[in-house]
Amino acid sequence: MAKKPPEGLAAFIDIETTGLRAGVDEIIQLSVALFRFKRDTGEILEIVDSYTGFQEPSGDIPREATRIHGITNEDVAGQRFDHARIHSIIEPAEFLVAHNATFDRGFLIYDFPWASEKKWKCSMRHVNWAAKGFKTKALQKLLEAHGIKVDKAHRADSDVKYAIELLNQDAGDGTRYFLEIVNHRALPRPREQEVLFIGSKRASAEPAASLEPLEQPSADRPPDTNPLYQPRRKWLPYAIFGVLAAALIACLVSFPYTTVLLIVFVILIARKASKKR
DNA sequence: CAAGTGCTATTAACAGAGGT
DNA sequence: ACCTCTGTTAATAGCACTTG
Repeated sequence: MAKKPPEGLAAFIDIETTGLRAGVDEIIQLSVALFRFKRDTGEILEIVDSYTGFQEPSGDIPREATRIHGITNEDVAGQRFDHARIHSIIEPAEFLVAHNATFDRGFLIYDFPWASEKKWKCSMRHVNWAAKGFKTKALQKLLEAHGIKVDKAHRADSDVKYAIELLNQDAGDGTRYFLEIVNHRALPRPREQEVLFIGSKRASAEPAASLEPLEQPSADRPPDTNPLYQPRRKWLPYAIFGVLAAALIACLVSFPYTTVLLIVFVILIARKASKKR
């Protein structure tokens, strides 16, 4: 296998949204920074390019969300993301990093095809903060613990800038925190059915970009990280199912018409309930 | 050889934390 | 508010070993 060059490119990304539900709530601010790093120490050498933009959502920004990030309807009025510009920054990156990356990726998948195609790493999970003596993994708390002064907390541009500064701190052994992220396996790809399901919740959502096949299971990877892993079956669910099946058969034999009517009734109720959601 | 015991690995269920 | 992941704890399975 060809050896990787001593320096690499990665992008840190952060978004602010109207809520927590990907596919339902919308992104209103996006900030991304492409940076160069040293592969042996994780040192971040320079920001190569960056972008920050707002986008007006289809409805009003909930007060709860504004309370968190301070972004108002006036801030985003008439604004749209520059997709071409964002793509030009993301494109050269080997992988994307975000704090709680599954959250950001979950939103981005709907509006940006590259989000499901790129490798994602997480600055919250892919650095063992607990082992380094940090009780909490919250970005603002980590910044505070490292003496990094933040002017605008919970704003995408500010979070990106200071998160990069945090990851570039000495981990105590001559390397930077970012090295742990570089060496960590990327997040598993989102399951196709998962993406389609979430997408169905937002009528305006574009279909998600084409996904590569899911990773194949491998014996040398831990089961909890294997996307196709199936937990071992237990006898109890089978026993319960067996008892219920036996009861159903007994009812069908003893009171066939009543039982069939009951089953039809249950199916109709279940269909009605599922349509309401 | 069968049954009992103890250790280890795996699994399920739950609580808590993190993102806006 | 919602979703996902992680850590903890308890339950379970599988294996090796001991005992009668």
